[in-house]
Amino acid sequence: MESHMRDEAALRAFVEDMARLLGDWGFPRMAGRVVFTLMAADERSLSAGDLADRLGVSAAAISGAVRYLSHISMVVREHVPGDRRDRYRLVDDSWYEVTVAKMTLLKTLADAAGEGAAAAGGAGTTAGARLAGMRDFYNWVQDRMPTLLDQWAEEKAAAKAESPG
Amino acid sequence: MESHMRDEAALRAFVEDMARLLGDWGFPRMAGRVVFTLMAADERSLSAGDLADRLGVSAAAISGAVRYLSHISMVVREHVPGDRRDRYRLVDDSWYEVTVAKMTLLKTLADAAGEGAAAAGGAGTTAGARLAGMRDFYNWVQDRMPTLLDQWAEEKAAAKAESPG
DNA sequence: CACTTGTTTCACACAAGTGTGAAAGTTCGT
DNA sequence: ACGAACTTTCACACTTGTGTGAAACAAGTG
Repeated sequence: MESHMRDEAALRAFVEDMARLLGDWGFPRMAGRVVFTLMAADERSLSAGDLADRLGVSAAAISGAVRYLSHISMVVREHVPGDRRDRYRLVDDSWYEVTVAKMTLLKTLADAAGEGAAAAGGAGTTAGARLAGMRDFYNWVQDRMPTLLDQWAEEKAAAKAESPG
Repeated sequence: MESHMRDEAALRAFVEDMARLLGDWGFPRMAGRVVFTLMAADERSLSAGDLADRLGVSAAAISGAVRYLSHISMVVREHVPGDRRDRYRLVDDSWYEVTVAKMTLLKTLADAAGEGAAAAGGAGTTAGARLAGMRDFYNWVQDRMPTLLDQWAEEKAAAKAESPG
């Protein structure tokens, strides 16, 4: 079968879509492009030049993006001795980690709502009760997250055992 | 006890915090301020003038914010006959609705990942397999969301029955 | 019908984020 | 040490979002 055929144009569109989507979440656009270019690459790692070529952007843009991505540990920089080119590799499941990290926003939200509830005069007031409800909801969801993610890991493991290969 | 005492300064800080937090999610800042001012208000509804006063912003800013919020059905405009002032009321649990709506982003993410997987040549390739894994994860989480929210409704109902008022 | 109060629209200023080209800096090969 | 390949830094232009003041508009009141 032809399952190894890459549709480069479609992949570029995919990268751009994802970068925009992540961008809406406050993630730097160019960093998003780099992440998904790496993700869409069959190679284990790419050089800055590769990235610039595939994306059609300046070397400067890549430089900024990988600096950011290294900082937040989404890519690792692999310096190959005897080669002037640094290579960049995606940390395994980094998109998963980022997703989980974003979930901590719920805790922040819950805490802020709690502050508001207290400032509004506690649950005895209309506003206080409303804000306490909000706090409770976000805390509750936040608490369930670890369980949810564990379930995913389990199901994935089960599926793998069922059809191993 | 003093549970009906409002700390106006703290509430202003709360409103500003929330507006910023929502802002990071791509939600217009001023609209966020209006939502949380309404949420932090003991009154059922506020006029545009009230909102402008409490927030210390121009009437124009309020006008734009409520137009947006009405559009996405987060506030309702109540026109009281015999009064020039329109009143704005928060739709019940609108923050909850917004949260749920945001979850649909997961579906979008999953779909895009699926596109990418196909374009990369399917699960037989390194990139294809990686992207398919991403697609599966977001689809899975998306699928569990309704269940999760049902659980919240149940627990809330149970808690209410246990200590009713 | 004029007056007053309240709301909306519009042009503008201001700030933040984004990507570029060019210059400077770094690292390897000879 | 020199030159070539590669990367980083920096000043700039461009775009987008945000809020303001002023003027236009709308609706009730005397």
